[in-house]
Formats: sequence, structure tokens, C-alpha cells
Amino acid sequence: MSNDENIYRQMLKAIVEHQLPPGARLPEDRLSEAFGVSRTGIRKVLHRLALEHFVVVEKNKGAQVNHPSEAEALEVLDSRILIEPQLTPALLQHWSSAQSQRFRTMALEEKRAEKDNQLADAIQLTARFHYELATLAGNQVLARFVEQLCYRSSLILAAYGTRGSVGCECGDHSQFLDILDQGNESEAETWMTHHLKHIKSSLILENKAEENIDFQQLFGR
Amino acid sequence: MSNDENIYRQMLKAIVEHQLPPGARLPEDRLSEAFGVSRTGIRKVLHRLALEHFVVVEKNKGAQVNHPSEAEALEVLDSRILIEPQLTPALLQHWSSAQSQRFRTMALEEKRAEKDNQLADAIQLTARFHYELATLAGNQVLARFVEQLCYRSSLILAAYGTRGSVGCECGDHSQFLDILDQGNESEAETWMTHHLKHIKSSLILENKAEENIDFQQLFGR
DNA sequence: TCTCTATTTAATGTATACAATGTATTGGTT
DNA sequence: AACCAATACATTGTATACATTAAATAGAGA
Repeated sequence: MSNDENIYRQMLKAIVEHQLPPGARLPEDRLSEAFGVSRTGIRKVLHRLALEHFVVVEKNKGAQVNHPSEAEALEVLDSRILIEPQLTPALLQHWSSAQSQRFRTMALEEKRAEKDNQLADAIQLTARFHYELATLAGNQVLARFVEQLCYRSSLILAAYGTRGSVGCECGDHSQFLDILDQGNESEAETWMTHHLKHIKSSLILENKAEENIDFQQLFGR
Repeated sequence: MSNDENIYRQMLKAIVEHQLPPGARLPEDRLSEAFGVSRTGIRKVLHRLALEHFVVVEKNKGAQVNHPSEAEALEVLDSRILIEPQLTPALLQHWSSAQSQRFRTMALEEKRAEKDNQLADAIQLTARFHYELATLAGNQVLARFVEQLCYRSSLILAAYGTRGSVGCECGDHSQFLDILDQGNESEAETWMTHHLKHIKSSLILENKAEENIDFQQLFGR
């Protein structure tokens, strides 16, 4: 793997695993000395992360971990609700006992990580479960987009999730695998829709940014 | 607009309008002298275009305009077929006579550009029609993705389109506006699906790249 | 003491220099 | 004449230096 790619993955990992919280500043020189490369390489990674909405860079003001707006959070989840359930037909076409086995292992690992409070691992595994399903559906273009949406969801949960929750407590992922093993297409689609809507509705969106507080309503007569 | 953004748009424009054909090499020093900036700025734009799949950069070998594979071409169209028709409900919610007016103007311009053989303009307007519809549906995250897919479609048509076609000859875009004006949701969804499937099936996918030619089968006994 | 301004400080933006890599050309050998 | 090897050339990869901009601090005036 190239050095850039390595740095990129380390930083993305730190962001989606909530090691670098939303809003954290990312000074180029500090990062360059941490990774042992010049600012040139860091800037490249930073700009890539910016294009993928994991960080925001303001001109002459540097980069920081993106703090998704409420609107962005809802739109990411809505996008997943629109796409992921629609992938189930193609998913079933590529389904096999070998795949079932693979995903069941993943679901168990995820459950264990959750139980052991291995937050970082649990987050990674939750996202991976979803985007590997998308990959199996066969369309790489869509799968890459879903992958991004899953990671963005991890970031969103860092900002708006209930404490400790990684987003998928509404029912086990292995439930979904049972449905796939039965080959029930419509039920699989329904399950996925409910699953994602549940995550969406679990977001806590009441923490207003200070710039939007309506003082007139708060204190006015 | 920032200088980077300006360069980015000019290059993207040149690519989607088929001024820079698929496979065209993009040497950094030639571009930097053309735009009057150093290689630093060019590299940033090149890498951005690469992440968006408009160019490919190979390590130590530089950048060239992406020549989409057949698989990529089909997947991009399939992605649009999965997403765009699904946007019609939200689209109708935001529909108004003012919007109708705006899109009809666009459709007319597009038709005129096609008739006058203004290939570049026609391509731009065709893509814009689709992604502005997606934008009106209200989900910015999805809309940006659809925008990218539309531009990638333009590039795909450069590689696999019938000569002179910009992809939407199967029926006027104004037809779709008629359906929206009537508020017929299911018909709008159907129309969009057929429209995109028609574009997909119009691609000419038989020109094998030379690296895949089976000489044994061609010349072998 | 507070505020406004000037200066300093620290960060990013951009260009350039050098190193590393890939490609083309030339010359020699079979 | 065709093929291989070695060298020369051209292009990209990376680091660094300088310019530019935003933020922080200190000082003067009210």
C-alpha cells in the first residue's frame, strides 16, 4: 500500500472511530511530524478527506473534523434508506451459504465488540457489515457510495448518537441474515428500511448551534 | 470563485464536453504553464478529478482522462436507474409552475443546441437537466452524487455513445415536464426509468480494448 | 478597566528545487 | 535486421523555502 493511502486510512479510522471528535482541528505541521512526512503529503490526504466530507477545510484557516449539520445527518440517512433496501434483489442473486457464513462471523464479532465495549471495533464492524453487503450486490459504483455513506454515518453518530450506541441496537444484524437465508426478498427489503429508519430516528438533534438560538423567543416578551 | 475551483471547472468542462477525449494524457507541466500556475495547484485539481473518476492517475506515470470500462459504464447507468426514478415523489412535492417554467427553458435550450450541432452545449444541458431535477428533490447528498453520475455519463458517452448522440434522443425532456405538471407520480417514475434504460441500451460496447484481444482465438489453428 | 489598534505570532497557500521513477533513444551484439 | 542493454531524457514524487493570510497579544488612549 502506498504511504499516502496508509496515512489516509489511519486518519479516516481515527475519525470514524471517534478518536478525533467532530470539530477537532487538524494542523498540518503537527500531523506531518506525527506521520514523519512533509506537509505536502498531509495536505493531499486532508483534501481527499474534505472531498469525502470527513473534514472541512476553510481557505487560510485549515482543516478540522467535519461536524455534520442536522440537515446533512438526515440526508445521509435518507440516502441510505433510498439505496440500501433497493439492493436486496441483487444481493439475493449473489447470496450463497459461503457468503452467509462470512457475514455471520462478522455479525458475531460485531456483537462481541459491542458487549465488550470495544467501541472502535464495533463502529468499524457495523459500517463494514452494511457496505460489504452493498459490495456483494455487484455494482461497484453504488457500493463505493454506500461505503462512504456508512462511514459518514459513523461520524454522524459521533455528533448526534446516544452515548455508547453505535447505531444498530434495534435488532441484530444476524436477523437480516436469517431473512436472506430464507430468500425472502420483500421481507429483506422491509427489514433494511426499518433498520435504517430506526437509526435515523435514534439521532438526537436538539443541540442547537449557538449561532441559531432565537434569543427573542427565549427572553423576549 | 477560488483559482483552484476555476481550474477544476475548466478541466471538468473540457472532459465532459469531449474536448479532452478518454485516454488523453494530462502532463502536469504543460497544464501548469497553460493555466499560469505552478504544478502544485494542477496536482491538486488532478487528484480531485481522479477521486471523482474523471481522470486516472498511476503512480509515477501521471494522469490521463479516464477511459471507463464497459463494467463501469453499465454500473453508472444502473446507479442512475436505481436512484433517479425514486426521486420523483420528493420532486413532485417541490414542483411549482415557476420551476416548470425554469426547466422548460432549459429543455428548449437543450433542444436548440442539439439541432444546431452545438455538441458541447447540448452535453452540458442534458447533464444539468438531470442533476438540477435531483437537486430540487431536496436531498443535497444524493443530488451531488447524481450530479457526478450525470457528468460521468457524459464521459461514458464520449467512449461508448453513438456518434453525435448526447444520450437523450429517445424522447424529449419536455415530455417529462408535462408529466410532472400533471402531477402523475407513477408515470413520472416510469418515464425516468425508461429514459435511463434507453440511454444505457444505446451504448455501443463491442469495441474491445486491444489488451484483451484473444490472438489465439483470432489466428490460432 | 475597557476597547480599539498595531504588532507579533502562527498557521496555511504557493512556488521551486531536488530526488526517484518511467520512457525513449542509441549503440552494440547476435 | 532484430533484439537487448545501457544511457539519456522527460515526467512525476516529495521536501523545503517563501509569501500570504488569519489569529493572538500587547500597548495606547479614552
